[in-house]
Parts: sequence; C-alpha cells; structure tokens
Amino acid sequence: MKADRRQARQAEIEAAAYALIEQGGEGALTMQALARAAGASMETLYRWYGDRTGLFAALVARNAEDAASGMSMLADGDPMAALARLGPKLLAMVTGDRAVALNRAAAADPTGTLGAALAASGRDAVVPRIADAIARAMDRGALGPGDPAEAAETFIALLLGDLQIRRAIRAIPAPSPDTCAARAEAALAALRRLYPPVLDEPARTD
Amino acid sequence: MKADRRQARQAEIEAAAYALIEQGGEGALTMQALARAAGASMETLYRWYGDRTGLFAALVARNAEDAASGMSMLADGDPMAALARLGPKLLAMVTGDRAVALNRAAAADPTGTLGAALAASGRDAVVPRIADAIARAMDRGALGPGDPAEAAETFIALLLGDLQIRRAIRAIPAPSPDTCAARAEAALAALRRLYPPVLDEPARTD
DNA sequence: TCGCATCCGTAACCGCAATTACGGATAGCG
DNA sequence: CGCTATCCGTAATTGCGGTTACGGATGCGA
Repeated sequence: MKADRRQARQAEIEAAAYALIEQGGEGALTMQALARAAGASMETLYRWYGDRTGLFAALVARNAEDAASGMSMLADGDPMAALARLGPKLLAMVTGDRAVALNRAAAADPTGTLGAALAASGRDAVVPRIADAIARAMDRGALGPGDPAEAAETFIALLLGDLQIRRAIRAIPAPSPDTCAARAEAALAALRRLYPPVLDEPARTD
Repeated sequence: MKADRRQARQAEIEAAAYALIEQGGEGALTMQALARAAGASMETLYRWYGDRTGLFAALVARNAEDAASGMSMLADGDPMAALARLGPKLLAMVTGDRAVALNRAAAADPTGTLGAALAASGRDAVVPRIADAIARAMDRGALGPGDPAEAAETFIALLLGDLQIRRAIRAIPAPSPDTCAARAEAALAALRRLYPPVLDEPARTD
C-alpha cells in the first residue's frame, strides 16, 4: 500500500473512530467496533497504531492538526479582533464532544501519556499564541501594560473556567454557540477591565 | 450490627477506600482490594453499597460532608476576609488527590450519576454561598455593585480556571499550598478590579 | 505468471475485575 | 441453650474487551 494511500486510509479509520466517539461516547470506541465501522482488520489496527493508547494518541494528533488550522486567525491583523474571533471558536472546540471524549480517555489513562500529548498539542500550543496576541495588543495600547503570559492565563481562565471538567463528568451539556459567544465576549471585556488601555490613543486597526 | 456500629464500620471502609485511591489512583480501588484493605467481605460491600458506582456515590457524599465542614467560614464576619480564607482552601481541595480521583471516576461513569452527585454536592453547593458572600460585600461597599451570581461565577473561573481538567488528565501535578495561596489572592484581587468598590467608605470590619 | 507483502474478516485466547455463592464464625435474643 | 441475622474470608462465575492468530483475497514487482 503506497504511502499516500495509507495516509488516506488512516484518515478514514480515524474519522470512523471519531464518529463512534461522538455517537456513543469514548466507551463505544472498542477495537472491534472500530474495525467493523472502518472496514479494517484488527491486524491492521494493531500494526498501525500499536495498541489502544496509540490509537488515541493518533486521534489527539489529528485533533491538534484540525485545531491548529482553525487558529491561524491569531497571527496577523488587529490582535483584539483576533482574540474576539478566537474566543468563541476555542470555547466551542474544547467543550465539544470530540475534545471531551479525548479528555475522558486521557483521564482514564493511568500512564499519563495521553494527557501529556493532549496538553502539549492543545493548551500548551494555544496559550503562547494568545500571549503573543495580547503582547501586541499591549504594544498598540489596546490593552494596558502587564505580563502577557499572565494575562493570557487570566483570559483562558475567564473563557474556559471549569467548563471542561464539568463537561467531562457530564454535569452540563455542551454549551450552545450563543452561549460560547456570550461567554467569550464577557471574558474579553473582563480582560479589558483588568488591563485597561491608556486613554489617549486606544487602538489601531491596521 | 447496631446502627451506630455500622456507621463507624462504613466510615472505616470509606476511609480505606480513600487510602487506596490516594495511594494508587482510582484504578487501585477494586472491590477485592477494598475488601482486603478494610477487612470486609464482598458480601458486605455489595449489601451496603449495591455496586461499585454506589460505593463511589458514598465516597462523594462523604467528601461533601468533609468539604461542607470546612466551608462554614463563609457564613459570618467580613465577607471579603471570608473569601480570602476560602479561596486557598477551596482550590487545594478541588485539585487534591481525592477530588481528582472522584472526577476521574465520574468521567468514566457513562450514566452520569456520579457526575451529577459530584456537581450537586460540590460546585452547586459552594457557588451560591460565594454569591451570598459577594452580595454582602457589595452591600457593604467592599465590592462595587453587580450581579452576585455572575460575580461568583467569575471568581470561580479566576480561582479554578482549567486546573481541574488538567489535573484529571495528569498534565500537571497538584499545586503546592503556596501556589494555591498566590492564585487565590490574584483571583480576589482581580475580582476587586472587576467590581471596584465606590470610593468614600470602602468597607467595614464588624 | 509466481512469490511476497499487506489487508480483510473472523475466530480464538486471555486477563482482569465486577458480581455472585457458600461455608464457617460471632453476636444479639427469646 | 438454640435460632437467626449478619459478617468474614475465599472461591467460583461471568462478561467484556484488548490482543493475538489464521485462512483467504488482492495488488505489486521480478
């Protein structure tokens, strides 16, 4: 099987895995169920992914790719506008069925491998970008001076709060897009009040 | 077995259960291991708790009792001082090994029973108390006017952030008491800046 | 065309832990 | 003193799902 063909096949398998997860929870993602749903054999699954944890690690990696592609908005343009666009999207993503299922799987993994991968490709990748955007906003005067890393942590705390753990334990349903938008807006407004811009020249829009 | 004797025996069993959890993770809490550690029989465990989920529910209930006893500080005296004392304790509790293990167990429970119990006896019990304290602080002028419930949510978000889910997936170790204290202080300071007290008479101390 | 590698489908194998069953001991109680 | 209820200790039972094994099909290079 040529390399690109195999890439495509893996994408199919992982898509089937996510379909199982989103439909029946991460408990529904058994190797047998995946083999049947993807039309693959056990032998292939184990040859390609090693074991069940490896499969989940691959899912984490794929999720990270998808997430990163939706985050390019942070790179350029008005940083505050970028944060305003990022907030709802990020919130919806981390409280979505996929991310929640991955979190549950990581919580159930005694080795911590999955959790480390999830954190590395998720939070640890996103927060520095947010800190960069905040630093640019501070440079422009759209936010008052301060430690960008600390401000980014505060923003994340305001935006996400404890929603993820509450989702993980099934205490709350997935928030609606409207809820995500409102919460993101409130988080950004609070960030502005915690780092109030100096008065004379509030911001640029270039 | 008389009722009080049985109460004491249950307390022993549940203490043994927590000891197992804190030592080897929630995966180490098997019914057999608990029976041996507590010197109890399978028959008794199943007669008293029904099944494994029932056992965890009992652990949640006991944890809630212990937590509530440490929260009486919110009732009286200076509300801001009460929040200042509560913050580090609450943060240390929800990121402690016990609470994290219960969260993991709830995440692994497909029925959501455990998660509902955990939320009801935990967050849903605490946040209204915090809102009450904030309302009193607003009345006294120690905080500026606003919606106490909303302010309580903000305080929780600032205090806890996403620490719980990161603990659950083993992305971070348990925070030290110093870290808890610093974070709680920062959260309260931020709350003051988001709800700045009016100038003339900042607070009372009665 | 032949041989090899890889894949599919299905069927074992296997360990683990929840759950159930049972015999012996002990305490309250008429 | 027997009787009953409850508990302890240990041993089956059971089901589930990860993992492994194997026979047949398919494609690809020599």
